[in-house]
Amino acid sequence: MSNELEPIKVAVSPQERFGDFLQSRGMRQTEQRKNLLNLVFSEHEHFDADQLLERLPSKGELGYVSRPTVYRTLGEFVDAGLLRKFELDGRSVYEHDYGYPEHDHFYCTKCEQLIEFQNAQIADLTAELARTHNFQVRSYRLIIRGICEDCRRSRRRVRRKVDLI
Amino acid sequence: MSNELEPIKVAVSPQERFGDFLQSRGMRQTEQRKNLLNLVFSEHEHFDADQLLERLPSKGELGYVSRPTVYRTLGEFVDAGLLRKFELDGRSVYEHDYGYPEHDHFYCTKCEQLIEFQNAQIADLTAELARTHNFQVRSYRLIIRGICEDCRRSRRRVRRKVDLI
DNA sequence: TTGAATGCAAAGGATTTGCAGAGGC
DNA sequence: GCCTCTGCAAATCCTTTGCATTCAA
Repeated sequence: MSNELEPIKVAVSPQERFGDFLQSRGMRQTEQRKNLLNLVFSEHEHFDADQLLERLPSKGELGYVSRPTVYRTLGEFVDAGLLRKFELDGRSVYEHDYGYPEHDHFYCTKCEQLIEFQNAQIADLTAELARTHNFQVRSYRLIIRGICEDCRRSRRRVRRKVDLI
Repeated sequence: MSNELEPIKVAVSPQERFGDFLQSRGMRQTEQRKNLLNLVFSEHEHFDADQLLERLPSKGELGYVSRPTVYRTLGEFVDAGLLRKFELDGRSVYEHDYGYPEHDHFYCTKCEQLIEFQNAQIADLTAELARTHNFQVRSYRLIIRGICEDCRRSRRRVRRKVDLI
């Protein structure tokens, strides 16, 4: 996918930040955690637990991480503020949070792609609404569902062909 | 919950509308469908399949509807445009769509209540964003997570008590 | 009468958990 | 060495499905 936004410049790497997180909680720096963190931050992409597992070495191979550990560790990344989690069509989807600007998504129900966009008004509006309703915001999530530009185009092409018969 | 918005006046009842839907698809008007529709529209509330099942008579009793039928029928209500479905904490939540105005939600992660609010700017902004990105919108969903007014208050009270010790 | 709908039991998919052994610190 | 972490297997939760029976039209 080529809809990456401009990353935020951060002084501390995700690795370092996660190290601090582990230390502060008396947790250990294991091979599995290192492997997963590197993999997750090697590429900017939305993914679910299965997709991450597919990118990992298979059982028996060097660098393998089991499914339960993947789930456990993703939760830790969220707690550490590195990833953000949300739900889409019944499964959990993760995305970069640390070092990445606030943004929202279009979700194309045809190609099932998430398309990121930035718009300051949404955050402003959310903050204003929260103030009005005395609600203390932790986070918000706007997802716009429909058909993306590419899919609209290809659908139109198909129709034309049919029309010509 | 007492955060109901003003219903939209509709000429046709949900029952009638669903009847038309069934007819147009060659589907049948069964006791189960009638029971569920009446139950669902007897009260304005967000609910999941389990909560609906709890409000139904138990097995053996008059008016009982089995779990698979509840799931199947909720899907039909969504297809008929009577309900809207979304995901929250990994389960499917339903709300009135027919006869109810467009709105968004605060979700209090403490009391797990959904609080509705109306704001025209969100729809406008969504439409504008879609236009800019050549995206064809089918629906959108904004959920603002955090702590609601009541929970903030009670939390404060608890703190005060503790402070007095 | 006849095809659609239901209930049952069972399957399915995603995620979590208990626990014994492995391994950071 | 102690205590956390991992992988395994199994459990759990929510939802869907196959199929024989029931029932609306």
